Amino acid sequence: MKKYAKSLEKCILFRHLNIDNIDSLLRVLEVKAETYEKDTIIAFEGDSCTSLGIVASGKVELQNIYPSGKVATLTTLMPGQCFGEAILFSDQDKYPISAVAKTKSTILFIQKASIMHGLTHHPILLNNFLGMLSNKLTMMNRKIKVLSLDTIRQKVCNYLLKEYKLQGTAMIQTKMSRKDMAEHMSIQRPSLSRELIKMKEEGLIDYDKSTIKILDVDALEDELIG
Amino acid sequence: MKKYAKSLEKCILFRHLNIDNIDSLLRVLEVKAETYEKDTIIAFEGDSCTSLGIVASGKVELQNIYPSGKVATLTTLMPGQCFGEAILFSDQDKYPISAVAKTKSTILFIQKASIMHGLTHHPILLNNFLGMLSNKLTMMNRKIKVLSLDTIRQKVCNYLLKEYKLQGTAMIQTKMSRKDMAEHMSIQRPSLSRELIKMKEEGLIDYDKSTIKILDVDALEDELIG
DNA sequence: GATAATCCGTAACACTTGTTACCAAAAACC
DNA sequence: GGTTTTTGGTAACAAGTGTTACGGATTATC
Repeated sequence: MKKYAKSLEKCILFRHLNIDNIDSLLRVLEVKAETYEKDTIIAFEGDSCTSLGIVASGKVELQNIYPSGKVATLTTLMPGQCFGEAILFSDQDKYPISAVAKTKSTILFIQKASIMHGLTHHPILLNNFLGMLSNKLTMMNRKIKVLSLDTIRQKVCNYLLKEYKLQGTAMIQTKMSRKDMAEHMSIQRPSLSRELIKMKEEGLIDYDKSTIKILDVDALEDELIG
Repeated sequence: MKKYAKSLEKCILFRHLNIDNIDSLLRVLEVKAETYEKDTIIAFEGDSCTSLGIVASGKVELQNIYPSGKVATLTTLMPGQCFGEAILFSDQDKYPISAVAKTKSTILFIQKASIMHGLTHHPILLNNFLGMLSNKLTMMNRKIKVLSLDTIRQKVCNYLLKEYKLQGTAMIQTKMSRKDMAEHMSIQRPSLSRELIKMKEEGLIDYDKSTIKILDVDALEDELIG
């Protein structure tokens, strides 16, 4: 188990715990390690989910698999990240999506009962687990907010205002290329260019290369309301 | 406190508990009740969040409030529903959105420390709280999935396939009006009509009034992949 | 330093979807 | 039962955005 403990130091579930703590916890929690070869299915959509999965090594993708065989990937999980944490205590215990090993991967499974036991007996673990769920929720909240924006103008404004608050200045340094920026907003690169030009013409912003200057913060905020 | 206990019977956080249990729990948890008049702000975006809020009576809206004064509503909370549960244990303790009383409302606040205490001492409460977070997560997961669909065709297919699995038959009975259906998919009613007609012409579905028959399940699933 | 690859702005075009309007049908109301 | 309100289908139109293509600029590669 020691070898797994090492790889779990960065896992949010075990933060504020040292290796020895983690190691002894892993014993108590009756962790079961499973290894999956590349491109094998770890959990299939609809399977009942009775344990928390933690990626100990390898790379795991969460994806929608359609009967036709086609696939749509949602996220990639790296070592330390978990899956199934949302379903464990939900009313319905089925995986809403599938988990597939993209490289040879080792997954640690902790049974729901063990988790419950661990959470009630180790306050730190409980705190960490709650933090994990909370972070995922706020992350999804943000994602929903962004996805709810329906015009390109709104997406651009949202992005600029976010960076404005983050960087604390109206002179925004874009760390990404325009291509990545567009991808990040789920829009097309030419559409982004077009919108930036329009906004420049309207006097909302000014920009040159990787610097975008917000000229009218209030106006950008107004755009987000419609 | 008894009066509040009554209204919390339906709250997920207190399920599997009878009134007396809830009542004594409320005492232990040091619940603080606050009443808000219509259109007063309960929590403002950016405020630090140190307690869980439970709507005991009234109607509360979660909304984005912009400096200009304009507002965009996200959800409406009814008695028994909670807010702030996602932020309580998150890395950042600020409300991502604002909570406003739409009618005169009573909110029960439970301090983070009290919650922690309650969760570690009452397994049922812990289970309920985790269930609450999990349900919210799966709900948001679904929402993200739906929001990620970008064509009307995809939204309709997604809806039909969901009902197909739910009702277990290709002869789907729509419980909603077309108007509600459209609203549910965040699209316009005429757009929905148009798409249904197209799909009928293409031989994917057939429909009459409140019955929609899927003629080609595989084809619908293909549409969702693009 | 030359060549290849990538990135970016720009433009024209087509398609999707929201918008608005109108009328018939159905439902709700008195 | 008659009137009003809501719902549903349909059509025409406008706006927004994806798509594609192309050339110049920038960056990477050898």
